[in-house]
Amino acid sequence: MKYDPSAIEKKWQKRWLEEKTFAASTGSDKPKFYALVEFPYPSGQGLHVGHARPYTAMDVVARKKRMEGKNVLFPIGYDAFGLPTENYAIKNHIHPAKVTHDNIANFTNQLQMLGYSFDWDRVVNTTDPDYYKWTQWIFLQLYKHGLAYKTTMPVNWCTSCKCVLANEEVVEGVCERCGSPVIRKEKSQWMLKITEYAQRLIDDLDELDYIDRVKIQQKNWIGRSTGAEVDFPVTTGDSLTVFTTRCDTLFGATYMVVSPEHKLLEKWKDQIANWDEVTAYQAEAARKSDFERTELTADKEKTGVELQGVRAINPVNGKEIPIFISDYVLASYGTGAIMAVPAHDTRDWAFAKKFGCEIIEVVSGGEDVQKEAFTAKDDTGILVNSEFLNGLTVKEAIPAMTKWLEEKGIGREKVNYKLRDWVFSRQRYWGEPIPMVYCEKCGWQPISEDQLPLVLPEVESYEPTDDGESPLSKMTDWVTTTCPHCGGPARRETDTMPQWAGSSWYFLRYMDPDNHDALASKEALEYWSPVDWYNGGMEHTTLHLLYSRFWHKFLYDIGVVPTKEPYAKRTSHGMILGEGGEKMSKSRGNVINPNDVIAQYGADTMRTYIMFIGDFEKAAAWSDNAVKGCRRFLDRVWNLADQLTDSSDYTPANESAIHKAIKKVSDDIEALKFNTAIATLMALVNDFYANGCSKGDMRTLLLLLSPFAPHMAEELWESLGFNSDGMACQQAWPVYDESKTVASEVTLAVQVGGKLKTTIQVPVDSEQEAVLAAALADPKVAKLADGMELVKTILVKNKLVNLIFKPKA
RNA sequence: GCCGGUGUGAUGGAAUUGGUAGACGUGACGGACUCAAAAUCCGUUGGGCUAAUCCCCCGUGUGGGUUCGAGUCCCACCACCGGCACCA
Repeated sequence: MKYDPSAIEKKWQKRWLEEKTFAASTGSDKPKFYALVEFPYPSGQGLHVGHARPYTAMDVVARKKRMEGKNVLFPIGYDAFGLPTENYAIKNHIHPAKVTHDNIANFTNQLQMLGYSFDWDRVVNTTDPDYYKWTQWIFLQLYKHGLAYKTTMPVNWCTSCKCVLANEEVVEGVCERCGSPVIRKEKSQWMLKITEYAQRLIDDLDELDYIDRVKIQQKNWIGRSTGAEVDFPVTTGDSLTVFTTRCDTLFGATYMVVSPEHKLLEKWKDQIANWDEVTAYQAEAARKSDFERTELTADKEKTGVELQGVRAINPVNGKEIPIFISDYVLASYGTGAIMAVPAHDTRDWAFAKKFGCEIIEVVSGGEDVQKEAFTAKDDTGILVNSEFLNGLTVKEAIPAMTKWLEEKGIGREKVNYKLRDWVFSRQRYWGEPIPMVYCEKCGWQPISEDQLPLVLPEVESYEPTDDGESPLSKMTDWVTTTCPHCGGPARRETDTMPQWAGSSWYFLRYMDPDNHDALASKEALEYWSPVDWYNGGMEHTTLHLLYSRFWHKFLYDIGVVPTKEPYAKRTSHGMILGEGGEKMSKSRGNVINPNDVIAQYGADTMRTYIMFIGDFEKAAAWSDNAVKGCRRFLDRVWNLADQLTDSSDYTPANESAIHKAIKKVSDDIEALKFNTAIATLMALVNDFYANGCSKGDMRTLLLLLSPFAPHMAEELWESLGFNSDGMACQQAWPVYDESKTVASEVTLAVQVGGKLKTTIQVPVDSEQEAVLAAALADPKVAKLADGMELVKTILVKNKLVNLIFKPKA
């Protein structure tokens, strides 16, 4: 019979669904294993091949773990709030809930067509009020613990989405989602104090099994740096505090710079002689978009204005120095002010040259500081012109100066982070309403927990407004409410939460998706936590992954979840590119639709190919021809079933290869080396064709193949009558016998002087003497040995022997 | 600029982590089957030299080095990819 995937795939998908073959049971005695993939955003385009790669990979892992006797939780859901749906709804005048519902139906169908072993009874949907009730509940807990606050500050504003963005959502000055310019806008926003967790988010990475590039990227994003704060007296009578990592250079601080937004400026207003100039500069800085501010940062022309009539005093030498405002100093980092040491900082140097500030060398070891700043922080620099620090290296001078500052009470050690608090409001409709109410008398008040969920109301229009308010703000009867505290008139918050809210805790809901009394039961949380293996995209490293670690730590602190960290292991897959290596996009016309591949070759071919395509962690280009190769491989497996010998034992000629393949496939799946696991299976099938194949050979092959091509494996399993105790996916994973993987004889490479000359056959574990004799017996080696003296023999057991000769004296 | 990664046949990629470079797949070439094509099956396929699938030489971005032995380790460079970017 010819292999016809369209018939058999539906048959097995139906059966798995009906029998709930992959349902996880909370509390089972079997060891648990929680495998997680990032749930999709159900876009109108449907599932694309970029989803298939991580989903197939974790499906392979989940299927193998079940066969190894684990109670596996492998869930799926939908991260359905968000802008594309809202924009589609606006354009087509359909309610976003309806759009979401239809897209989810389409996604579900597509996911089932690929044969994924998800537990379909645990599907979550972030837009379901029963789900976002708990998203809102977590927000209220954050608020009650002082980690959510509303403040007015300059925020990133996407000009196209008409919505604020978190720092993490701004990439190179443009909107991460739509690519439009991001400007700075003063707005009152809900913020989450992720900075309070900065240190723990760094420290706890050490205990986690995350791939290194994820850890490094998160650490860099959090950006811890240790330095000191130093107070500079100012002629106005108050003092200006700066943060520096180079307090050793304090004697070289010849001027100061504050950011245009610095709050002391307003206070000094009356003493600043050129106030007009200052306000003009402030206005100009505020107008600049993030893109303009970040563009060409390295050699950007420095701008600024000197404050006339206000000067600072360098506390180490009493010298009076000027103060400038300049946008090269950021308001949001450190204290928003710096001491400038032009001799040893390239930015200060560039500014000093332009504005004619004094450049004083305080660390020797570089070139002429009038020509170039000397910034080395290692032992190459020796302090000069610095009184009590003279002669010390930079490394020695920093702690010495810190100690001195602390003793004098004018400075202190200080740690700073680049990480900013999380801007949590969005001026859009399709998101979770923020469950807060504003009362003129009582201020911001949380709504009572028994009022949750605060359901998103129906509105006439979902259009974002040009005044920067959420569409909800136009819903007068919804907005108007009473204060939960005093009962007086009050207004609801009309901003909604960002898309990252629902995805920050969804993995907890899978553990107990229908719970009405808690986000999940204690019992379920205890049983399933933490996620054992989470695979997802690198693009989420400093967004979703960081956010969810933060929420989880908070939930741990308030006793809701039992573990400090949500995910024990994190891996990441590379992108799937179009044929030729270009990014897949509609405009290039190189988008591969999984449905087409399934229709033409079958889901098993799609799965096998997407795993075989290349190194899982690297980007890989689609190739139609290579898909055919995988189909050919499956055809060969299928056809093998017609020519089996009857023995239930392994064919002797195949035995060693089978045991090696079991080991290789098992190890490779754990190590994300799916491509070589399939290569091993292909080679094994080639062996079976060469040596003949018994029923026993086939049985093991089908088990090893079943995670990759589960439909075919089940069909052959059944037709060959192996199914007396269940489906292939319910069998025990094959075990290999180490002793069977070694043959009695091995091929040994023979090198002379490190160069391969020939190979010889020797018994396994042969010792040097025997190997040497065999090697010298080889005519080729004998010829090379003629007239030579053997000076050294290196034997790598069962691998190679290297003979070093020198001419006989 | 800083941090991280990668560089291997025509091509996607292997290589037990210092031990026979090119597994497996694609493509190409030759053959079988066929009236023919497709499909399938068998063989060949890094380069040079050659009548030869004997020898020999070269070969993992470039140049050095360590080692009996280097794709793998060290130093310097080149190219590309990703992240961060005036973070004091």
